[in-house]
Formats: sequence, structure tokens, C-alpha cells
Amino acid sequence: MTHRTIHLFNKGLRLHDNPSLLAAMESSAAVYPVYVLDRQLMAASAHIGPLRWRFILQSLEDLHSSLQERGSRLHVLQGPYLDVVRHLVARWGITQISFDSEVEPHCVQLEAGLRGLAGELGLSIISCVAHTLYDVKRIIKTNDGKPPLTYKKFLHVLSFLGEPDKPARDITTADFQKCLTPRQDGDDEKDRVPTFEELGLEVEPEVLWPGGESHALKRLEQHFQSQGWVANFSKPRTIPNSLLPSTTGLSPYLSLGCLSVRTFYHRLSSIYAQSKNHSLPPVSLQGQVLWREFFYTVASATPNFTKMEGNPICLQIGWYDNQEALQKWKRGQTGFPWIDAIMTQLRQEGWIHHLARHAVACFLTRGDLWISWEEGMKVFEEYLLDADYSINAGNWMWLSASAFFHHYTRIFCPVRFGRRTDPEGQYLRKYLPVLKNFPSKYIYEPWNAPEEVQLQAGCVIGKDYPLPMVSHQEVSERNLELMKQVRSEQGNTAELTRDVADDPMEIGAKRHAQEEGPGADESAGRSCSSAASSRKRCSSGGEHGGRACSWTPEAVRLPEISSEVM
DNA sequence: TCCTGGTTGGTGTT
DNA sequence: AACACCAACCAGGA
Repeated sequence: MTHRTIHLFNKGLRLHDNPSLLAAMESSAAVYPVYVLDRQLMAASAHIGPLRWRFILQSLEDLHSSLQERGSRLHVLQGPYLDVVRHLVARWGITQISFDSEVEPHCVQLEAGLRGLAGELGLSIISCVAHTLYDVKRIIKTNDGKPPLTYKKFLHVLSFLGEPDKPARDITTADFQKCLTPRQDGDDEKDRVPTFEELGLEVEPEVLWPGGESHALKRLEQHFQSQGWVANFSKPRTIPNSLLPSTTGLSPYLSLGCLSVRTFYHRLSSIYAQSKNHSLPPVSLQGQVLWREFFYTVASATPNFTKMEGNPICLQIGWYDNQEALQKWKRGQTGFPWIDAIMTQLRQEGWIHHLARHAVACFLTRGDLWISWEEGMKVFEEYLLDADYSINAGNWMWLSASAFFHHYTRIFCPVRFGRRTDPEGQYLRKYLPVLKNFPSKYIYEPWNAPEEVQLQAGCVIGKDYPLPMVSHQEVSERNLELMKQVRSEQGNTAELTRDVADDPMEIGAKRHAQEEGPGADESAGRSCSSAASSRKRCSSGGEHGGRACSWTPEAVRLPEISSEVM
């Protein structure tokens, strides 16, 4: 009980289920809650956009307030991580440090640095696993030292481990009364949470997702009032284009540890215990956090998990290097309203539904643009409030059929997929106001609207809103062939070399020529429908499911594929 | 070596 | 709304 301890918050920005902090308090006469804001270190591990920064700062503010309510405070210090800790150890006469043990490479590296420093300075260490349900090392050990590569196998391995640990008890004012947390050095303004302005950030004033533990717990309680909804939750049945999230929206809070995944898991168990027919993994809510656990487990044991090259579980594919097409996707200017609306919501709000992520990820990679999943992953990393090293990379490999998922023939149609659950296009009208006056019949494929309809809607396609950047029908068929080829070559040859030529259209042209001979001529044909296959066609009417496209097969002369990716 | 099953496709038929 | 079919992937298990 005589230690003087620094608790280093990293993720785990909470006072519920925080076993490292609790153990620090139980073994100390004084505990200093500290957050080291090492911007260089953070920038090296991930590209964090302004929305995520705001979320982090709000979460720190929230933590600071909670600590103040309990008679303590949060010290936020900027600078190189280990230098800051070394300085604080001397300044406060520290004998012990505590922190959560995490599995991301940069966290592992930081922990090694902290352990080295502790050895050098003779400090005791407390470190607990609190960001995942299990210590993923235990999962891997139980599976003979390898990460399970399927979810089913993963669940099977977990069945040997029993239930995850119960959450640690909440940290209360009483805990802080027993354990002095000195505030005497300097006033409250010293070492406080920086503002956006101080970090040089500009961000929209509207806050849809306020960061912090108290907001996380409030959101949790709101959802848990609907016990039936929680018990019967089935992920594939949730709606990607509802105007309010159709899922719990807890992912940002879980990713930063404002909400403990073990708290969430055990709260779900208690609801399931009272329910006769609750849903099950993989689609249940518990199944969702087990997916999270799955990706953490595989990521922790896979070298170069966020890259294709040097990643042993990742299919090696010669993706196109097309910066212009990538920028169109990123900025929501593909000409496909469903894709562009999703990317707009992502940039503006920092959260999109899981299935919406599928739609845009498939479009960028194996569906349409044939651009590397790594590029998409980086964009998500920048914009998503719930950006997460393991889950983000894992899902991008999944969607691009590079790992985990292999049914590459299942390609999302950028016109019909969204129309299924939002035939009137309310979601599109909200995020792409330029299209808001289009009739529902055409809003998912406005380039098919007759000129007078476009004029009536006050939006001429090609002028006020872009033409579709590719013919989905054409490029998706080409990509399917490319994928087939990759898979047949992968077995007996070395990995495909990545295309580095400076003209991606040229690459596409070459590949296409090799496979199928010269393409057709270059007119018209920016359509979801196909001349090659009249049975596959896009309905242009939301309310007439089977209605044929306004393009007749004869009218569509498909352009050469390579020229489509502009 | 073969067989099974896989969180969430799309089309067409009933 | 439910189902067969498409074309035929991979990890894991027998």
C-alpha cells in the first residue's frame, strides 16, 4: 500500500471495468491518472482524422470530469511517450506504473519500452488485459499456437476457455478517499486536456457522437431498455441506410475503451438468460463482440496484418494503382448515389453501418475499381470514429476476398443493394441533396433518367452530379475473371507483382487485352445493365421490382473497360 | 482425399 | 417470402 503509482491511460478511457487502475489504487498510497498525448507516436500508428481526434479529446474530457467528481483529475501531457513518463517519475517520486496490455504492434512496442524504463528506474509494473474479452495469447495457445482462421473454429476454441472474466468493479469516490491522488502541484489548468484549436483541428460544430464513458454508458442503457430488441438482434437484418443507426452504435466507444467489452458481454448474457429465444453468434450482439475478438486474435499472431505484402493469410493480388479513381471513391464522386452517399456520411459523421461499409469496400476492391484494400483501409482509418487496427484490416481483407471470405462471385450491385432497404432513397436525399428532387424510380441510377426528368429535378447528370465512373456490369465481370486468374496462379507461382506503372488505364488495357482480346467500342453504356447478359438487369423502378432497365440491350455499346476507370 | 459449411449476393421461379 | 441455381472459393475435419 506504499507505492506511488502513475496509471497510464491509452485506450480503456473509463472507470468501470478498469482492472489495471483498480489494482494500482489498491496497492498505492498515491495514484496519478495520466494520459500521454504523443502525437508523433499516434501519427505513426494510424492516420487519425479530425472527427476521431475530437472523439478522443471529448473522451479525455469526460474521463477528467469523472475523476474530478471522485476527488482526482486526469493529467494530460504532450511529448515523446517515454520521455514524459521518465520526467513524471522524477517529478512525483513514482515507484510503480500501471497500464493495460494490448496487442496492436505499436502498443506492444510501447509496452516493451515501458518495461525497459521500469527496469532501468526500478519501478514495479501492473498490467492487465482489459480491451478484449480474453487474453488473446491464451486463445492462440489453446489452438496449438496458431490463430484460428474461421469464426466457427474460433468459437470452438473459446468453448475450451469458458466465459470471459467478469468486469472489475467500478471505481468510486470511496476508492479515491483511501488512495490519495495529489492535486497540489499546480492549478487545474496545468496538464489539462488540449482543445481542438490547440491541436490545430478544424471540425464541424455538430457532434453526433460525443466521446466518453458517460455517453457510452448512457447509450448502452438506452438500448438495454429494449430487451427484446437486444435478445433478438440479428446483424444481417439491420438496415444499412436507415437515417438513424439501426445497430447499437457502440463501436466508437468500444474501440477507445470508453465502454468495456466485458461489461457489454456480461450484460448481454444476463438479458439472454431471461429470454427464451435469443439470437446466437455469428449474428447476435454477443456474436458481434466475438467477431471483434476473432480479428484481434488473428491480427495479434499475423505478421504484416494491415498489409498485403508479407502477410501470410492474405491473397496476393495485382491491384491497380489509380489515384484518381481512389480520390473519386474517397470524396463520394463515383456517380453511384448509393456509394457516394455512404462515403459522404462517413466523411461528415464518422460512422456508417456495417453493410454500407461492405458496399463501398466491395466497390473499391474486387467489385468495381480493383484498387487495393489497403487504400480503403487507410481512408476508413482516417474517417471512422471506431477505426480499429485489427477489425479494420480484417474486414477489408474479408470484403476484398483476400482472406477469411472466399466467395468472390458474390458482388454487391451499387444500384440494387441499397434500394432493397430504402426504395424511396431517403438516405440518398439526405446525404446527396443535389439529387433530392429525383423521382425514386431513378434516384439510384440517375443517369438513366430522361433528360426532362433530370431538368425537372434540377440536376443534370454529367454536370450537376457525375456520370457513373464505371459500368458496373462490365468491370465486375472483368474483375471476376481477374480474381479467378489470381487464384489459379497463386498455387504454383510466386505472388503477382504489384503494378507500379504510372498509367493505370494502360495496365487495365493490357490485362484486358490478354484475357479477352480487344474491348468493344467506347460509346455510351454507362449503365448497370448489360448487353452481354440480358437476364441480368437493373430495374429502374423501386416499386416495380422486375421491371426492365430503360436501356435496351441493343442500345448499349459497352466501352472498353480500361477507359472506364477515370 | 474428399466432404462440409460459410454473419449479411444476385437472379429467377414459385 | 422462400427456394434453387449460379460457379465452384477455402479452412477445417473426417
